[in-house]
Amino acid sequence: MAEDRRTRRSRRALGAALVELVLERGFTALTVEDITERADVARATFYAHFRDKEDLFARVTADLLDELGERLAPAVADSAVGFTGKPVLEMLRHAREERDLYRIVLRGDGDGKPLQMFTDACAKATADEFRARAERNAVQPRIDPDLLARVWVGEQIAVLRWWVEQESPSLPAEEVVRMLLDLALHGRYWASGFEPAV
Amino acid sequence: MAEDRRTRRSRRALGAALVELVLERGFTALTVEDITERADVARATFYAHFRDKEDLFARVTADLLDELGERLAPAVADSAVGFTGKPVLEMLRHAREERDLYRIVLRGDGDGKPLQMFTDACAKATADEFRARAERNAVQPRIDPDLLARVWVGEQIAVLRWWVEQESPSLPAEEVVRMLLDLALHGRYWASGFEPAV
DNA sequence: ACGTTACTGAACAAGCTGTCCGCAACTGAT
DNA sequence: ATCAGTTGCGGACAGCTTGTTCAGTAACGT
Repeated sequence: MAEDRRTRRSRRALGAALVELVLERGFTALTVEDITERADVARATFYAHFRDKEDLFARVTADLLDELGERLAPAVADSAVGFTGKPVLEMLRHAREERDLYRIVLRGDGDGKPLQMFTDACAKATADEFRARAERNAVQPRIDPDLLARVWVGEQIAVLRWWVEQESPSLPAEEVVRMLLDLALHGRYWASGFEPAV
Repeated sequence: MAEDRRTRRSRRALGAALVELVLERGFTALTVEDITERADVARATFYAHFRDKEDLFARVTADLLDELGERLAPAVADSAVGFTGKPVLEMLRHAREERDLYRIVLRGDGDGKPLQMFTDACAKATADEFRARAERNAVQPRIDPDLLARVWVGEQIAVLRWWVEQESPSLPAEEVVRMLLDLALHGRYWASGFEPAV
């Protein structure tokens, strides 16, 4: 007895309506009735599935993270050796497909809680990977893995946000990855075009 | 005829109450009455000064940014030559003094709008500075200054957030700056403890 | 001391929330 | 095709929050 078709329909419609409306008006400005109206669903039905709009947003975000996690797994395995940029590239592709949802999450709608879910998930996964590699290669990281992960993830998310907010023909994902890799490899001086003069 | 003392008192009290309460319960959960009650001010008075709680939050944030801008100006002038880390250090000090406010802004409360104000202000200032230096030194940046600024600011803000959320005796500001500078200088491979193996 | 300005406390309509209900429509399994 | 069980519907409910108004009072700056 798989999930009832009506249940799926309602949930999907409500999630999609939320994303559309948050993009248009922002999370705070939304009413539960706005959402149900757009989704073409009765208001009582909303409460049969979700506690409130925060709950809905949280679940939509959690689903997105699950999907991202599944897509990232093989890429991470592939690049276990060094920084190949494969996971980042995969994330950018995912973001392109789910652009609207990425936008509203990265904008920090919903008091930043979905964004926090996103950031924390990425930071945790990254830190774990850093630690695993350090152990595997028997090297001592020069900077605390957790801090390093935060930095790396903060950087990626900043770029990701910039990228999904760009209008139309933005930089191709491959190009963005190349830039991030250059930064990771050479540091900021290289990027800015002149050598250290401290 | 400077600003009326009563006006200043009310505004300050409301701002302080907002920060306290957002830290305790989160922005969405707050009522205007909660704020006025904590500030010991009549509800009608609130509306005499601010349109709604978003407005209050925005002004508090704008004031913070003004203050930060003033404190950063000399540090930026000092480090016009290379990456000295002085501006970052000054920002960390500011964050230590206004820790609660920094926390709630960086958490993305208020649908991330205050955070966006913060990020955009930093990114703009940074990008301008990058461009000015590139021109002064007559070099061609290898990466678009706007993108580079986003990356740099995204990184700083991620660290800043991590720092202000730390419990009690966290890393001293000087230490954090050193790490950030190392990253900016050497790139991520150096930090992770092994050399490129791509 | 005085004219001006801000704060107060109360009241208001309007809107939103979350929950309930009986009834209708749909679903999956037999 | 049938049927028991589930889900959706629409309306109604009290309770709360919002934003505005207003007359009276207190504090302000000069």
